[in-house]
Amino acid sequence: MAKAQLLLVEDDDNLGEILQEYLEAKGYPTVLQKDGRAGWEAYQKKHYDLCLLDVMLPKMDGFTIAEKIRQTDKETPIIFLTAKSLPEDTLKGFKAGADDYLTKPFSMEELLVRMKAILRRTMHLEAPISTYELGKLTFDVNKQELLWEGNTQKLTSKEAALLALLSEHKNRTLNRSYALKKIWNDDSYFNARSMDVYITKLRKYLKVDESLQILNIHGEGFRLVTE
Amino acid sequence: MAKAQLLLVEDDDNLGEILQEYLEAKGYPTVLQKDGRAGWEAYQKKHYDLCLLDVMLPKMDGFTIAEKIRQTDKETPIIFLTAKSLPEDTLKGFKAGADDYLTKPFSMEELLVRMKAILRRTMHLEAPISTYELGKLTFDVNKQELLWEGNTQKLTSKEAALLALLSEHKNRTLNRSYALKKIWNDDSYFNARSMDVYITKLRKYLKVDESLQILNIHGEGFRLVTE
DNA sequence: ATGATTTTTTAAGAATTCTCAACCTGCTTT
DNA sequence: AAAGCAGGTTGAGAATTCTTAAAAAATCAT
Repeated sequence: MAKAQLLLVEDDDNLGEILQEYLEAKGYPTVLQKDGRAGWEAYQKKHYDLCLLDVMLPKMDGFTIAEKIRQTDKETPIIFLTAKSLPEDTLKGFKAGADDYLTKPFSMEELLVRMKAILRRTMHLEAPISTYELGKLTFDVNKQELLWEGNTQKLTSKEAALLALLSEHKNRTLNRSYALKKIWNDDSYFNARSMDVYITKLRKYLKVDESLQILNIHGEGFRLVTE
Repeated sequence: MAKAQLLLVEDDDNLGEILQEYLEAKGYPTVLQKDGRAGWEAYQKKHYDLCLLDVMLPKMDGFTIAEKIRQTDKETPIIFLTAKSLPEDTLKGFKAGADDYLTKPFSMEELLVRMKAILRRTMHLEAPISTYELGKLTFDVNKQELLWEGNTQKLTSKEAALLALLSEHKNRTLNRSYALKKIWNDDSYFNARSMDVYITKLRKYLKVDESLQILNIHGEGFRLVTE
């Protein structure tokens, strides 16, 4: 299992670099940004499995970053790192969509332990779901196949990856940018066109079962609707 | 969405009951057990969405309960409540498979907020399937469709989002600013005009059933009135 | 009543999405 | 080496959805 990719936003050079080194040493590739705006831009560029945000940052504070992230992405876990320890702040942080909150000074080990607690669930380290039941179709993620009534339709890897994401978010909205970053590693215009093409292809496959449809949620993403 | 069922194991009568009351008041049905063994037995009897475990308990401590739970169940989130604040203990707790850790005394609100942070991920995964009965119309929020007498009218995402909000507040007033912030993320003049346009569109759809109307409450918002 | 404000409606403009088809690229077969 | 193939990307016009504009109607406050 590939280790989680981390985004660390911390303006204190010293702490930032020590943390980055430590986390990399523990096997987590870590991107370090030193102000809020840079952090937000980095988040938009590619997929991260966990964001570590300092609260007090130049240009844009950590709460604001978290709020912006949560507008489109309810998934990616966020941990705040902060010098403040006032309870109102803790609450504000959680309301902004944080998953945990560490007060400086904290031990590296404690950070790691908390990260693991969160990643355990989000990364699905346990048995990853390998088949989805979609109406009368069965989607075997590993074999990249759709099965129904004795028929088989092989999918290409991109088709399968996209359908897997859609299935994982079945009856909820799969955010466009999230999917692009996760499958294409990069949210860009052409990748978005490419994704549209794959949506069309998947819609054709799913026509076998009338009850299935992939809805577009304008400006947001797609939703695989089952009965 | 149905609220999470909680298991609370706490031997301090006073705290335990206050907590239970508070959590129930917040809409979480909570089972309270006063010693470790009783807690473990309660856990085995039925499904809980979240366990709150005191660490120091008669008969069986909280860590032990967590370990026993985790032997078969890696999913159900566990939060420890404890008077101890020693870091080794924190670590031991997390290693036993906890998802979070609160040190007494903690504010109720803080507990709630942390619970939500955890439940948001574990619970929201279920399909938020919902349909509303509006007169002779059925509104399928997920599929963004209006159904009546065998007919279907597909809605666009904005139409559906707005009608969903109206339906949720059926026969009550949907505050304009609230709706704007919820759907358009921002209460501004142009968004308000946009919303008006959608109200017009929805009124046209609802004409199918004479008994339905969207009233404007001047200066406040709109109200979807059914019989 | 009168003027100011808010709401309603239609229409045009902007942006996003859909779909088909052409085009790469790397691999396999002839 | 050439041809064929499969997976994936790019391009572009059509269709759909959303926003902006603007004029008319309704409501409110004085």
